[in-house]
Amino acid sequence: MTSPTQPAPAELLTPRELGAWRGMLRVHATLTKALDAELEARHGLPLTSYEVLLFLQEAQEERMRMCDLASSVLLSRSGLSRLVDRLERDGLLAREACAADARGAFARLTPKGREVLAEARATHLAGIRAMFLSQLSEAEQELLAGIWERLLPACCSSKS
Amino acid sequence: MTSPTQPAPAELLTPRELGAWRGMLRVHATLTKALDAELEARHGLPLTSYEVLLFLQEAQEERMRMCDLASSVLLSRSGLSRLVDRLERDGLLAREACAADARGAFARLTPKGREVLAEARATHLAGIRAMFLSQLSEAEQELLAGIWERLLPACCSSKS
DNA sequence: GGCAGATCGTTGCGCAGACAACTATAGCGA
DNA sequence: TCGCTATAGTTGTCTGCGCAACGATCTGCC
Repeated sequence: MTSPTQPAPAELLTPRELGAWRGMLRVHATLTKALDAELEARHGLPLTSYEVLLFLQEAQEERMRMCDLASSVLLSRSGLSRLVDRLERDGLLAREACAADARGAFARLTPKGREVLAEARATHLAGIRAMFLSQLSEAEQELLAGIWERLLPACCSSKS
Repeated sequence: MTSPTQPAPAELLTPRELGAWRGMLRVHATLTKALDAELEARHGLPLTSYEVLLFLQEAQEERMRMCDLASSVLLSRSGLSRLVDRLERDGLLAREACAADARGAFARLTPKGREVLAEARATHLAGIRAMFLSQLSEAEQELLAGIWERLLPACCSSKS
């Protein structure tokens, strides 16, 4: 565990490195799959839809520009466009014209959307606590949050 | 930071919890997207294909049962079946009958697959180091690995 | 031996998402 | 004012994946 910090022959990962990396992949995959299934089963709401509604609720006037929404939920504009189609069809949100920019459009939470979100949120939060947060001490949570914050710039700026 | 450990009104996440959770989502998404793009651009090899080849190389005789392979790379059997179709078409692996179980099939790495994997591996490892491992101290890596190991059972067993 | 149920791999089908192309509009410089 | 370029949102098209169904085979029990 205290072998000199050679980053290995660049050819291989040490078990420690491997654990840190692959572990995240596995945990993320398993966790999101479980949470998505739970949300879908109990509220008929896929995880991505849930996240859209959540961002809307947190936004001013419960509405956001399509564009911003897309980057918030990490979807392409086309992907978001169709997702919003579905949510609008289900009455969970509504499109609104944008006065300040005639090209643009808002997505705004409807009362029904707010309601569905509130129910789903309880389920989802409980899931996150049960499967994730409850396993971590406060210090660990703090540490994780710090790590993520440090990592984000690193992986975005990597032009290579 | 040292407020009593009330898990919040179960209604909301504290900023610390939120950072630990959403941070992982964002980092994972950004990172895998970047790594996948890099792999695809330089070697024409999507990330999932890379992982299949990697598991094969690490396996005995460089071959694995379809079934085990599927669960290793976290894909459904049908998904893996088609992925293997593509890789076989590209000559990176070959299907082999299984003597011990006539239902089964092996996927085995071909020389070309080994070769492509070796090149891709260098790229991929460099990427992981640049965007992930290099930002973490050894202690942090150790800690992360520990956390993931603790989390996995928790999220699999959550029957709810 | 022979049957019942489980398991392996493949296939038909449908869905969600990405990319590229398109339209409409904004913003800016000459 | 007139372009020229950038941006917002939508749509056509393609790809990758999951679910369910299927045939083939294995396993266990009678």
